[in-house]
Amino acid sequence: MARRVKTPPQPKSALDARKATILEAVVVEHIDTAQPVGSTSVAHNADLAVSPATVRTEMVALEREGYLAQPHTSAGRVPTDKGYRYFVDHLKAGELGVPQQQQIQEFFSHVRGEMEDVLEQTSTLLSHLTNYTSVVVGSAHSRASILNVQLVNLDARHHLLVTVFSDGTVTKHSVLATFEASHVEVTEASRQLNALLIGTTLEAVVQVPSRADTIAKLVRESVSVLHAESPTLEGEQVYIGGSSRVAEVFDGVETVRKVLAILEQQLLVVSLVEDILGKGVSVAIGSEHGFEPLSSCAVIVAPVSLDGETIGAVGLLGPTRMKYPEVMAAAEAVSRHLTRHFGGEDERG
Amino acid sequence: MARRVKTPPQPKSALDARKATILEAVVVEHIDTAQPVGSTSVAHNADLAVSPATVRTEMVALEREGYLAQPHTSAGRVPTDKGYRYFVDHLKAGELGVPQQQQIQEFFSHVRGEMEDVLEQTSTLLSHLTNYTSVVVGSAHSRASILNVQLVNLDARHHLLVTVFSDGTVTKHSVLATFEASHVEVTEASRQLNALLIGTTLEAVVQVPSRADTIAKLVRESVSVLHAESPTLEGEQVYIGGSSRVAEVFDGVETVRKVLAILEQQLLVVSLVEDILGKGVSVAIGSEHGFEPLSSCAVIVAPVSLDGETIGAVGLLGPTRMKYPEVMAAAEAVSRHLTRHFGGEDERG
DNA sequence: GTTAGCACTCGATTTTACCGAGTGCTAACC
DNA sequence: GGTTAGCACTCGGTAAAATCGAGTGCTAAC
Repeated sequence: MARRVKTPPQPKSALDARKATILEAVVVEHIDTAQPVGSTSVAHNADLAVSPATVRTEMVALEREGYLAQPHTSAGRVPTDKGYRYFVDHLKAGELGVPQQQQIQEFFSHVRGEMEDVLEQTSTLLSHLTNYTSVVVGSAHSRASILNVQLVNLDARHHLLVTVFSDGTVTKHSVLATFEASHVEVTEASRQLNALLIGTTLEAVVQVPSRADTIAKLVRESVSVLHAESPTLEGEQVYIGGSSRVAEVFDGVETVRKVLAILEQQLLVVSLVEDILGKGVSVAIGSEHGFEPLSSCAVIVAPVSLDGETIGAVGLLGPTRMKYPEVMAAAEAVSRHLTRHFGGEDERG
Repeated sequence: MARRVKTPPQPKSALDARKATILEAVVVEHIDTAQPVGSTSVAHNADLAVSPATVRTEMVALEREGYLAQPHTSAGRVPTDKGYRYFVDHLKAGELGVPQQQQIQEFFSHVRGEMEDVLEQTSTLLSHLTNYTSVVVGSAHSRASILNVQLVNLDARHHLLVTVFSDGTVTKHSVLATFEASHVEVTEASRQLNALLIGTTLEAVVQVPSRADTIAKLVRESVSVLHAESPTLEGEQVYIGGSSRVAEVFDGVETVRKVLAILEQQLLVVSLVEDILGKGVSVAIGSEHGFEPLSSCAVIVAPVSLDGETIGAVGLLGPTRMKYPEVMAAAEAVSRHLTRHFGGEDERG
């Protein structure tokens, strides 16, 4: 008794081989069946040469250490977030099914077109591959330099500022002037804007002429509009694939609602993915990410990079009892293909 | 007995005043409570001076004529699609709550920016106003003429064709050439494209020079890329607001899943909305639209127009027992505001 | 340290009973 | 003839009771 009053400060995530095997068995079976796992089935399935009684003893230990939990007395065990974490951390690289591999191959040998379209289709691919909801994020282009600027007049006062960036993105902004401008003036302003902006980045927008003529005013107005975008996270694109999966994968209307509500808020999704990415991990389980409403979710992310810089990410969202090995493999494979795709194919050289 | 063997071919939707009142009472109460409605509550709520027994007699008639249905013997009545249809058709113009009116006012007096952004925000507004899932569709711009074309080279072989249309939309297309082109050549091609295309529409893209030099080839390539878009429905934009509402408004995981699955397919959503709009109606109830998976849904749409032409639509999707009066009023009000907004504000004059 | 044995727990499932809202019918009523 | 009170009947929903059994924790023997 006395020796149990204080939990001895044991080294974290140091489980002896047998405990690890048992934990893994519980996780695997629970992922498969969604049911609490009992000692008997663990003793049989895992190739431990021990009896259920022994397994039970170990299980109480695992429960005390926080890897397992009991829904109620006299039920089997269920992995905790910590349990899943251990499982994921000690996962030997998951292998992808052959049909999935083919699907990915097939997909990437056929996609063409704008980055936006590719990312969107990728999100569909991912959700088909895994049967979970996917999230694909394309990063903001604040680093990209400006290749071309065009000021087009819709009518005397309404103009459209179209900017082309070196990463192939295009933005447009309305420029509403308080004064009228002729076609010729707009064209000239456009020319000056190009001279002024080509080669610079959004972050370093230069100083503009302070003259008071129509053209200079147009130029100033345009630059300030461009400037206004910079601070926000605009340019981040988010593509959600298979949101209907949410309804099949989670149980409880309320959970479904909460998750959908989160997915609706693109800014939240972006910051979630970036948070996880920032921590350098590829999986966030349950409460590991700070998002309370997603506490019953696991999120798997993998970065997409170009020239060594992260330009986006792919992610998958499911219940904490998701099929980690396959899904992580899928995310990894797709992110790798995407990286290669953008690195060598039709968006820049 | 004998006289009931053949249902007498009575004129459609000709209900005497009392039947109409009863039907309306059933619909109203069922929308409110989601429960089958009994004869007693109808007799009391509706200001009929008749007894429940009489109401019952009328109800069997209404059931025989297809306006009501009984979930099972000895339960109250529930409206059928036909019942809702009658209700909606004979609805005196619904009135919008004051707070909602203010919200709409507030919204439209503050929105600024690109049409895309406005439409997206509108979808959020609509779903907040009504507590249902909203759909906002912006039409393709095949009619709009080209204001400006810009061919920008990303590198020797990859170019980006950016097109600005008179309705303020901007499209971009990758142009991947099989040959290399210098900066100067691209600029010249850009100039020629402008000369060629400004003022035309996508539908009527002109004939191009057949010379074999680099510039001509670039021009041809660009025009063909533009041409390729025309047939598809590209340019249609769809914004879905409040998809999480689906989980609260429908019961049954399977229904929720189906509805979400539909909403994922933007093309489907567009054609659904256009179908309904095409029929000239504003509400499609249950099986009235051809979409089997949405047979438990009602869709309310209202067109958004500019210069007398329909340029988009707003829609709301809920269960057949949705709050038609309020929601129809909301859709109508928002579509009216949107029409006004685009007609007079900052997108063209 | 391991294991067989065993009493015990407690959610899930089934059974039964019951309630009552609501119906359809009929006979009286205006 | 339409309307209504009266009444027997239906049947889903809810609650209470009974049962089942997977799984546990503990103990004593190995």
